[in-house]
Amino acid sequence: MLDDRKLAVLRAIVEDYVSTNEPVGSKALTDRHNLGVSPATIRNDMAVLEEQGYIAQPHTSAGRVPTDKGYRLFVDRLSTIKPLSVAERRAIETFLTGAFDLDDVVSRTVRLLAQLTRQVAVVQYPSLSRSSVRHVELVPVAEGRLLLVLITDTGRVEQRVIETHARVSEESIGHLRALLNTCLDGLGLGDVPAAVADLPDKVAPADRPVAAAVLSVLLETLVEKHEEKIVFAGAANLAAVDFSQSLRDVLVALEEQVVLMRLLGETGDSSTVTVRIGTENPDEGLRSTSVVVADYGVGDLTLARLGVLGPTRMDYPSTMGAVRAVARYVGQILAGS
Amino acid sequence: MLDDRKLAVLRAIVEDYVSTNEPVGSKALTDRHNLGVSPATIRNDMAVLEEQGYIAQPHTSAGRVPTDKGYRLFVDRLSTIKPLSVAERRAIETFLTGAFDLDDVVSRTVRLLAQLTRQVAVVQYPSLSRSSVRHVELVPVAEGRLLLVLITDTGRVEQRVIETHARVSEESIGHLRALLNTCLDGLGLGDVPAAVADLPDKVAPADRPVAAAVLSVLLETLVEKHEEKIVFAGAANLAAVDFSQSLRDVLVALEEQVVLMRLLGETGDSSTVTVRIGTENPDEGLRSTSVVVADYGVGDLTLARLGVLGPTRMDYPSTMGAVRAVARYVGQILAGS
DNA sequence: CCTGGCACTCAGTGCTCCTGAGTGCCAAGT
DNA sequence: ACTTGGCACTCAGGAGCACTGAGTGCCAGG
Repeated sequence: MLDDRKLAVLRAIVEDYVSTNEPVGSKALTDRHNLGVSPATIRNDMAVLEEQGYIAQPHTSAGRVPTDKGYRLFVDRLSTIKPLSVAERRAIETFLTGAFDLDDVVSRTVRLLAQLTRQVAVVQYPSLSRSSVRHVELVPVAEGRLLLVLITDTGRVEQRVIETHARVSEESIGHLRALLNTCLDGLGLGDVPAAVADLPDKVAPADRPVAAAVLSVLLETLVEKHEEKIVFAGAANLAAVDFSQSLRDVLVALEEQVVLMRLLGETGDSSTVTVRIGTENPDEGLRSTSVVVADYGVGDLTLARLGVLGPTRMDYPSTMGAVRAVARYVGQILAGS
Repeated sequence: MLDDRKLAVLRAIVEDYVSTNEPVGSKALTDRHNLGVSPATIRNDMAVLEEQGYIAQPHTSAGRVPTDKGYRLFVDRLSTIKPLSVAERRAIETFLTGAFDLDDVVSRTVRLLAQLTRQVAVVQYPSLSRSSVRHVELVPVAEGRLLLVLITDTGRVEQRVIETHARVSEESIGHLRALLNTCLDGLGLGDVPAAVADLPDKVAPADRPVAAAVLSVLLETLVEKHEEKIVFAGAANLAAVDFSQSLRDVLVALEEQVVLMRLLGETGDSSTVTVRIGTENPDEGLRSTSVVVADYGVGDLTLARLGVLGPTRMDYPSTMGAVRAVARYVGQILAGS
C-alpha cells in the first residue's frame, strides 16, 4: 500500500515540518533530503499520502502538513527513540541527585523534564496504593487529638489528625502503635484494609473506641490520597508555540487535576513510552496537543507515570528519549533513597 | 493642582478603560458619566492630566489610557476597597471549610482566589519561622535510620530522615524524644536554634553522637524550609488578557519561586492590602502586571502573604476586596484547626 | 514508473483610499 | 477665569485591488 519511498517522504515531511513549522512542499523536500527522485514524483507520492489521510494541505496552494494519523505512523514505524546526549544525561544526574525528600524529587523532576524538552512536563506522585507500609506512628498532639503518620517505602509521608474526643493514655497509644506496626509493617497498601478488618478484636476493650477512630482515619487516608497528586511545570513553553486561541484551553486543562490524571492514566499498554497524539486525547481542550508518557518505578514495580505535553508538531524521537531517560533516573533515585 | 473635577475625570477614565479595554475619549466620558460639563471641557482637563503623566495616548488620534502613575493615584485616593457580595462570602466559606490539612487549605485557597478574581492567585505557605513547635517526633524507620517529624501549631508537618550510622535503642530514642519535647514545646521556631545549643549536655554520653545528628538535621530543616513554598493557580486567566508578546515572560516569572517571593515579599508597610503597579514591580517580566497583596495570619500574628497578579488594567477595588476577604478567612481557618 | 513542462490556485504582501473617532485650538459666551 | 461650540487636523484600522511566488495537479513523453 505504501512503499518504502512513500514512507520516506512521510518521514521527511514530519521532520521538516517539525523543525520549520511551515507546510512543506515537494521542491523543498527534494532539496533538503536526497530522495533521488524529482519533485513531480514526490508530488504523486504526496497525493497518495494525502488520499490516505496521512498528510493534509492547510489550503490549496500550500505545502503539506502531517495529520494526527501521519504522526501516528511516524511514531509507530518511522522513527526510533533518540537517546540523550552524554551532557544531557549528566545534567539529569546532577540535577536529581541533590534531592532530599520526595517532594523535592518530584519538583526537581518536573522542572528538569520541562527544561529538557522545552515543553510542559507532568509528573505524578508515586502512587500510595502500589507502595507498602514502612512505619505507622501515633503522636498525641493535644488533649483529645492524635496525629497519625504513615510512612511508605517510597518515602511518602502522610499525616492526619484524629479526633478521639477523650483523653488517651500514653500506654494505650503505645499498645496501639505496636499493634499497628506489627500487623501492617511491610504490607502493600492495597492489602491494608483487609489486614485492618480484624484488628479491633486484638485491642483491649477499653481502647476499642480509640482504635476504631484511628483505623477509620487510616482507611480514609488510603482512599482519599489514592486520588493521586500530579504536578506540572513549564507552562511558559506553551507560549512559545502558536496555539491559535486554544492556549487558554490547554492551560485550563492543565490546572484540572482530573484531566491530568486521565492524561497520564489511560495509557493501557506496557511499552516503555507511550504517545497520544492530538485527537487521540480524551480531553476537549487538548485536541491540538500530544502527550508522551512513561511509567516509572523501582525495579519491576510501577509506581506512577510522568510525561510531557506539547503541540502535536513536536520532536517525538527526542521527547520520547528524554521522557524515558528521566523516568529511569527517577526510578533509580527512589530506589536509592 | 488637580481640582475635584479632574480627579473625577481620572477616576472615570480608569473605570471605563478597565471595563472596556479601549482608550476612552472625551465624548464617551460625558456620555457615560454625568459630569455636567461638555466634552471640550473634559478635553482641557485631560490635557492637564496627560501633562502631569496620569494618562497617555496610545497614538495621536486615540482616546486616553491611564498610566501606572494614574492607576497609583486611583488606588491611593480615588477608590475604596469593594466588599464582596454575600454570595461570594458564602462561596469562600463553603469552599474553605472542607479542608482537612494544610496542603489542602493552601491549594483550595489559591484556586478560590484565582476563580474569584479571574486572575492569577499566589499563596505563600505559612512561614515556618513565625510559627511554633507543637510536637517533635522521632521514629526509627530502619536499621541506622530515624525519621524526624516536626509539627507546628499552624498544622505544618516537616519530616526528614536522619542517618545515625548505628543502631539506636528504643530507650535512647524515648529519652531524646522526651527531652526534645520538654525543651522545645511551644517555642517559636526562630528561638529553636538558641534552645538547642545546650541540649547535648543534658544527654547521656552514650547517646551524644545520635543526639548531635538529630539536632543538626533539625536545624537544617529550619533553615532549608525557611525558603518558603509558594504556589499559584489560574494561569489560564492570563490567556484571556492580551499581553502582547510578554505572556511568556509572565509565565516564566510565575514559575520562578524566587520571583514569586519577591513579588509577595517586598511590600514593607502594614496596611491591610498593598498594591504594586506595573513598573513598580521589581521583576523584568512583570512590568505590565499589577500585584495585589495582603498578609494573613492568626490574630495579630502574620504568618505569610497571599495575593493576585493581573494586568495593570484590572479592577482594583474588587480585586482588593477579594484578596482582603480571602486573607481573613484563611486566617480564621488556620486559627480554628 | 519517472520526469519535465505547463496552466492553475490562492495566501500573503504591499499599495492606496477612505472613514471615523478623537484631538487641539480658538473665539465667543457666561 | 472658566466653559463651550465649532472647526481643522491626525491617524489607526479596514476595504479594495493587483501582484507575486510557492505550490499543486495533470499530461505527454522518456
